Amino acid sequence: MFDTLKARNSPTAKCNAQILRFERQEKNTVSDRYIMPGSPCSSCSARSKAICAGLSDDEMDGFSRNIRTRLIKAGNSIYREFEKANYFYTVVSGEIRLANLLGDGRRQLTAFKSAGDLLGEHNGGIYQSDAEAVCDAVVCQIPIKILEKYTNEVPAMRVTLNTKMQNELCDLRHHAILLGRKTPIEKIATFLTARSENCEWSDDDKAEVVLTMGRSDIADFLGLTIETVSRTITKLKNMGLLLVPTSHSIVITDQACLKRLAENEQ
Amino acid sequence: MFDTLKARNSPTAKCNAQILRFERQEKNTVSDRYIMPGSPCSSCSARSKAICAGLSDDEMDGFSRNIRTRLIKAGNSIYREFEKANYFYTVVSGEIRLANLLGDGRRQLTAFKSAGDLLGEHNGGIYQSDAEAVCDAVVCQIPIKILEKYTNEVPAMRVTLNTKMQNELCDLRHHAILLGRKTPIEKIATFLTARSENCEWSDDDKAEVVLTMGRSDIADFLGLTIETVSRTITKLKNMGLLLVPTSHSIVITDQACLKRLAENEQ
DNA sequence: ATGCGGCGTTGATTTAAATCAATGATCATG
DNA sequence: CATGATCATTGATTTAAATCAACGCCGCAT
Repeated sequence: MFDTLKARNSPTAKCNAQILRFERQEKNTVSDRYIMPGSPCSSCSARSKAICAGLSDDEMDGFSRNIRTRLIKAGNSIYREFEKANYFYTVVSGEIRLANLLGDGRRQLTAFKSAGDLLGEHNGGIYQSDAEAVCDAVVCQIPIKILEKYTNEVPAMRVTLNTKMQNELCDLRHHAILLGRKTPIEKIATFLTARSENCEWSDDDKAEVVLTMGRSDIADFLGLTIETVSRTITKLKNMGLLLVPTSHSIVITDQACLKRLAENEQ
Repeated sequence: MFDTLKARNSPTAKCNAQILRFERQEKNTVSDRYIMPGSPCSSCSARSKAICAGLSDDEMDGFSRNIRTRLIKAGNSIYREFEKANYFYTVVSGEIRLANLLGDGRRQLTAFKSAGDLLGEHNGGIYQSDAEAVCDAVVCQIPIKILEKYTNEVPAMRVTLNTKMQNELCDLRHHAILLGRKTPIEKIATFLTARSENCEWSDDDKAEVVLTMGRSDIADFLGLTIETVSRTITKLKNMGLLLVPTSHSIVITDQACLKRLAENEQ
C-alpha cells in the first residue's frame, strides 16, 4: 500500500515510512488506535523536541509506561471540541490541524502541529478545538494526570512544558496579528516563511517547502478562501519569488524578499 | 483634579478612586512611576483574582517586599515590544491594551487586560507587544526572577499561573476565530457579550457595559476600521439590542439575542 | 482504456468593508 | 464661556476579496 510511487514521492513520504514500521510490527491494523508494544521512547525521533526531552533515561522509563502510541489516518480526528479532556498528545510524526467550527460551517484553523509539538490544550477539562490529522500521523497519548504528576515532580519537565506554552502563546499572538491586519500576500508570505524554517532543504536564498495540507486548510488557517490562496500563490510565482513544481511543493527562490513581504518592512 | 463631575461619572471612575488614594499618600507625582510605600497587598482589591491569590499571608509578606506599584497614566506604556523583559505585571485597576504594530502603522490589539490579569508575556527574554494604559491604571511590578522562584517553591502559585496561561491561550484561540472568520456584527456582538461578563450591573436580560477604550482600540482589537465599528454598533442599536447613552457606555437590552449573534447559533 | 470525483486554478461578477470626506458631539484650554 | 482639538457618526465612493462558475489535471475505480 505505501510502496506505490505516489506514496514515496508524496509530501507525507517521511511519516509514511514511520507508519510502515508500525504496520510491519502488527499488520492489518483496522482502526487508527494503534497501541505499540514495549517502550518506543528510547528510539523516538521526536524525543529531543518533545516535552520528554528533559527527562533522564530512568524517568523516561517510568513515564513511557503510562503512554500509548496511536496512528491517526489522514482526515481522522484525535479529539473534538467540547469533549472531556483526558489526554495530552505529543506529535511523533505527520501533521495535525487544530480546527474550530462556527454554527454555519465556517472554519478557522488555529495551528498546525508537527513532530515534537504538544496537543490537547483544554480549559475547564474540555478540549477547545478539533484535532485532526492532515496526513497520516503518529501521536503519543499521555494521560493528563501523569503529565501533571511529572511536571510537579520533575523541574526539567516543568520548564519544558512552560516553554512550550510560551511558544504557543507567542505563535497565537502573531497569528492574531496576521488574521486581523495582514493582506493576503503578507499572509501567504508569512505562512511560507514560517514553514521554510524546518523545511526539506535550503541553500543560500532558496528553500523547498513541503505542504502536507491542501489549499482549503491553508485558507482556513489564514482566514482566506481557497481561491484567494491560489491566486496569491500565483501572484508570488509571477513576482519571481516562488516555483510551484507540484501543488504540495513550493520552492522559495528569494527568501529575503519573501520575508520582507511577510513582515511588511518597507 | 479627579473631583470633577466628569471624573465621577466617567467609565474610569472606579480606578480613579484608587489612584486618588495613592495621590493622597504622596501628592504631586509627576511621572507615572509611582513607588508605593509599605506593603499594599493586604488590602489589594485585585488580590483574589491575581497570581498572588494562592499565597498565604506569610508568603504574601515576603512576596510583596519584592514588588513595586506603578501608576500608569492613560496612553502611556508599561513596556514595548522588543524590549528586554525583566518584569511581570499584575493589573490592580484600570485597563491595559496589548498592541502590535506592522511596519506601515497598521495595528492589532491582542488583548485588553484588567484587574487581576497578568501582563508581561515574553519569549526569549523579549516582550512580544506594547503594553499601554487604556485609561489611568495601577499595576504591580514583579521581577521575573521572583515570580519564577515562587512558582518553583509554592505549588499554589504554580497552579494559579498555569491556569492564567491556559485562559490566555483559550482567549487567544477564540480571538483568532473571531479575527479570521466572524463578520463585523458577530465581532461586535462577541466583544460586547464578553465585556458584559464583568459589567457594572445586569438584571434579567439587560446589562450595562462600560467601554474604557475608544472606537479605534475596539477597531484594532477586532480587525475592523473605526467606521465599521461605529456603523455596526448603530446597526445593533437599530435592531433593538442596544442602547448607547454615551459612546463609552452601552446598555445591552437583549443579552440572549446578542449572544446568539456572537456565537452564530442558527 | 474510460469515466468519475476531488482538488486546484483561473475568469467574471458581486458585495461587504475599506477608504475618502464631511459633519456633529464631546472634552480640554485659555 | 468661547475655541480648538479629538473622537464618533454618517454618507458617498472605491476596491479588494468573496462568491459564482467553468475548466483542467490527476488519481482511482470500474
